[in-house]
Amino acid sequence: MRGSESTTNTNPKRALYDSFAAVAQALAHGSRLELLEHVAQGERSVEALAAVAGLNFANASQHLLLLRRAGLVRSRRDGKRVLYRLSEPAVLDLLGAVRRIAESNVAEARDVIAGYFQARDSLEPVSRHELADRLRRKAVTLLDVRPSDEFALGHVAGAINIPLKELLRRLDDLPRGKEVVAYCRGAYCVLSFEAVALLRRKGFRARRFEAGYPEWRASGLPVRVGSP
Amino acid sequence: MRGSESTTNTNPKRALYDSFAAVAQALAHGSRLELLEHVAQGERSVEALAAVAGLNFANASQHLLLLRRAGLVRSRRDGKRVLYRLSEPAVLDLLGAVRRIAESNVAEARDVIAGYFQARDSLEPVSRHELADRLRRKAVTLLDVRPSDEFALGHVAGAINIPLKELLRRLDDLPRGKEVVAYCRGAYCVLSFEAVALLRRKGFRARRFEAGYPEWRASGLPVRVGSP
DNA sequence: TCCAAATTCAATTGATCACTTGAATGAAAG
DNA sequence: CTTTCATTCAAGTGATCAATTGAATTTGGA
Repeated sequence: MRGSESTTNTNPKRALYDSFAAVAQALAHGSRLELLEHVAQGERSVEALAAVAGLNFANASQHLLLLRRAGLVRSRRDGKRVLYRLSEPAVLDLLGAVRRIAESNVAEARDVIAGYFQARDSLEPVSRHELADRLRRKAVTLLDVRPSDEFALGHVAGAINIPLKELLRRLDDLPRGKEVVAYCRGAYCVLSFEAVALLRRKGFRARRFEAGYPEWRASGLPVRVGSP
Repeated sequence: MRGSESTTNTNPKRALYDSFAAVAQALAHGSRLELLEHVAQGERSVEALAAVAGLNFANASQHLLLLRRAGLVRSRRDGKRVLYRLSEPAVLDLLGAVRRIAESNVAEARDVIAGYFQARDSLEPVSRHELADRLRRKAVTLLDVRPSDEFALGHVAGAINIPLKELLRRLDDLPRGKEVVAYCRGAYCVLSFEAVALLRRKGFRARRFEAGYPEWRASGLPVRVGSP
């Protein structure tokens, strides 16, 4: 009788635990975690989120409603559309905490990281602090490899946008001298891993940023909105 | 087909999300969160954990196995018994992140906090930093109101142990001059709330510590093991 | 007012989870 | 070596969740 006690139980400790469990339950599905990562990039409609997460429309709507009931996202109506956004930046801390536990303790996660991600980038990623410092000194080319619409929703101040799909034919847009730091949606967003692997094959010095645009923004570091 | 894609899907992003979701799934039950809080006090047997969490034996064992598979706890055999402990202190960060999201975004959690916990202690709790500082200056009486066996498993250095059940008849053990800071298992452990309410009724100046023994220990602050 | 688009709701089916019971391990003690 | 005790495993039932489908709702425009 899962959770059925919670509504009738007057034990405050148990009631509180059940409400914490409801938050965890909302995170307990891969599709919702993927939707959350996309919601974290900026406010977008159900239709847009369904498309980027590879879900059908009604299914995405259901998942988003669950996330909203758990307090992880909020929505507002804008004309015909309903736009979803993160309820607060602390949601990124929660996602990061889940990620760190899985990285160090879940065999499946370690296998995927070793088998896919480390194969593309075995170097230490660039930390928030180091990136901010090198950006100030203009000692790095910062490359945002997300699609242009996501870049326009918000990006790290000083970044140039070359979506991964265009990277191979736009290599001339990158200065050859400086090291390139690539970032995208988060710590394990595949775009930046693929970008770094491609750039290295083409003779660039390239590394990844340890996190993504949402974490940068949540740290209070400078961002820009709009196309370049 | 919940999660069934994960095993056959070669998409690394989805596989990673599914493994993160498995961690969240392990947190998605009030009983497991309660077990985790008790495991965080120190290493204990399945039987002992079942008793303190108010679960029957087999049920507690099942929940603990789930927590272990998700990498949140580890177990070791000690003679006839199997002892469970947290896999790493970062699990406390994860629990804290869940708690903070629920506190600020889940209506049910806010209701319980306002209706039960704030009724017993409307004052700001004492922060880690402030408590460490005042302990060094001996400017506070630190009171551990957990049962004696938990105190013996580990406690904040300098604390005296009066279990909540004995507090009313052992008030004379507390010096009258200094402010009393009470703590127990964590941020919303009912013991310290009840203790503070009782002490105030009896004329003491009393506040709660913002967290509990596990968080204090995880912060690297001084602890002691054994009975006083 | 009526229609079209975006989203949510309602209902269905199959899968997974929670709790219980009884049997099966695995280590320790006689 | 058998017994005992702590724990885990296996299986069954009822509840909850995931994905899909079609209907209902809300808003903006014709």
